Amino acid sequence: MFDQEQQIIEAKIRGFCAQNEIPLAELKWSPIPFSGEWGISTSFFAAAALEARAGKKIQVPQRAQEIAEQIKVQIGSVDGISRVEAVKGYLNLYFETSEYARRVVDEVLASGADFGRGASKNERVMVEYAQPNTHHSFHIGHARNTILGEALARLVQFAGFDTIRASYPGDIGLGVITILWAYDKFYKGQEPQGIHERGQWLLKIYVEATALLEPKENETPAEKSRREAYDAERREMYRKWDAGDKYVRDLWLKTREWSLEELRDILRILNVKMDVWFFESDADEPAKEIVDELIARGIADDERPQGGAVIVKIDEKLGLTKEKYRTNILLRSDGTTLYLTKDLALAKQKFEQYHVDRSIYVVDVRQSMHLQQAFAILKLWGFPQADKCYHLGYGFVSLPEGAMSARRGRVVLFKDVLDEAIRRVLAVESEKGPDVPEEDRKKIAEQIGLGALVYSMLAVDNSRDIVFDINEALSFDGRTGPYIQNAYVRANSILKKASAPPANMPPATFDYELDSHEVQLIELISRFPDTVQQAANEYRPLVMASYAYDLANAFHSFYHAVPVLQTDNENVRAARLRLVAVAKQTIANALRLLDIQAPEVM
RNA sequence: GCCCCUGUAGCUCAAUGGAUAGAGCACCUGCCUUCUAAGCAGUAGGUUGUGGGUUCGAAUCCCGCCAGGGGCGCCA
Repeated sequence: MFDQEQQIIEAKIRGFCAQNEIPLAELKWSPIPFSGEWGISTSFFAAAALEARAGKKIQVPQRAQEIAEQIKVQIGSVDGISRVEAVKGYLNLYFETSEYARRVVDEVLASGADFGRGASKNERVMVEYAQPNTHHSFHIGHARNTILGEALARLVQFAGFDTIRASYPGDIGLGVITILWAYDKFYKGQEPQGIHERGQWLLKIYVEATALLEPKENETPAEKSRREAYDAERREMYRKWDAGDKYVRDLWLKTREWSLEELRDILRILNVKMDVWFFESDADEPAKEIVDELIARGIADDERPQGGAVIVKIDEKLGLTKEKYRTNILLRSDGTTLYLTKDLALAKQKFEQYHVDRSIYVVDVRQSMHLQQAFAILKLWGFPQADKCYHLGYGFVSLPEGAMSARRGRVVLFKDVLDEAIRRVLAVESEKGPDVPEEDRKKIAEQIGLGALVYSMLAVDNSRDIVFDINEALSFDGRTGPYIQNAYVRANSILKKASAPPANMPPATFDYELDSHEVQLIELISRFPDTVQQAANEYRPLVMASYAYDLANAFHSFYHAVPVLQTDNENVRAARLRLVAVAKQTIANALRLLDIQAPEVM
């Protein structure tokens, strides 16, 4: 926002350094800490250190301070800059407060929902996420994946990337067949009512089937032979699926659709609009096709003549002497494909059909090795996009009693947590939100409950594991989603009372003595565009989650300490109303990027 | 055996080379006849696992060690 002033000053600094033969490194600007005023700061330690290394006998900190002081004199006065100071090796430039506040507020009011949006980067990115296996219910671990992926997609899109959202559900595999087998054998023709009930029922069948198919300790010969008979039936079913048997395929499609209906409903609740669906079952044929090409190119080695598989010795092909990517298999000795094969075929499709420049995989960190192998093979294959494939790994979500396990039925379902969240919000809403109209309660309870859950998932860095504690995830106090939503609601409340919609907000000047809370609030608002870029560049929704809390915190403090409607001075009142409108807008934009809704009242 | 991640306040987590390591929870103290108390203000809490190194400057980068988690040819 002060780019012009910054450029003028940079030019002066460069000129001075060139004249005096001071080796200047790159100028890095940052906000001035602890000042309670706005400004930017740069330091001269790097320049002084370069001089020291060149043989000058100097103390680096003292020399940095000396340079800063000289430059301070050189700069003199610049329009829009109220004062310049040199302290501890830093050069601090303070902006004129009224001018700065006016620029920030005017820009946000003019941009509205687009405040913070980055210029188009002319680069297409695909984010792959929200991909549970079908025939299972959606649990809280899937929720972490989906929320992380959606927040990331929103961030990169708002930052200026052309963005495609893709889901790649695992709709086939032994687990899926196990459910088909048990359904067909014990529950044929049954179908519970309700999208989520039906999905959860399939999960129950899976638990039962696993118990029947897993070897038990001390099992009797009769139990053993029954189990083996069941297992043979299951394998036969898998063979029939593979052969395209109509009965098995129809059964599979019907039950798969049950799962997909449930998944689509959850995506609807989470406000996720997927652009592309890739199904694992569809990747099988293309996967087989790429194997011959990889052999022909000398990337893969065919050991089938020796009774082996088709493999890629990744380290050897890359010319690495130390083991890093190791070796992986593309085709089993029986000729069937693997996860890696399908992922390679899918990547090819992303590059060639969707013209993706960057490809982000939001996948459990335990698959890190697998994806590194896939990216390495894509590079060997000659795809330049391989360098811009990125695995956004995240730690897994476990329960206080241990890891979640679908096959043992030990999972916490997303839908159950959401229902509980709504119950809890409704319970406190009558007490804390008496202004909430009766007919809106359910809707607002969902927004707040979901806000709490979503924020708890985004407020932890993705490299960390989460032990899911429902009381923590649904907490409404402190550093939480509802805390941020509440700041939005309070801002909205002031504006409603003032009956001053942003569109016809009267102009005002910030030429009065600003309260420190106003200074802090404007400071944070002005940082929003940079925060968008940082979060998108680092692929880290956490950056935005932290920012949103800080912004809400600044607003709550402002709200408490600074009167808006009760101010006598007309100009001050008008200026503060504009500031409230701008804070509301920025909180809304931040929440939107986090996939958290902003209720008007709560 | 090799590779990856994690270790920061009692607990859960921020801060990725800069000025004084920050929040929340829990604990304690104040603040609702005043724009919504799902809030605000304050007290207290730290040899950043450990030992070296690089640097003017290290929680952050490098090396060793300790502790916990995850992964490593026909699962996904």
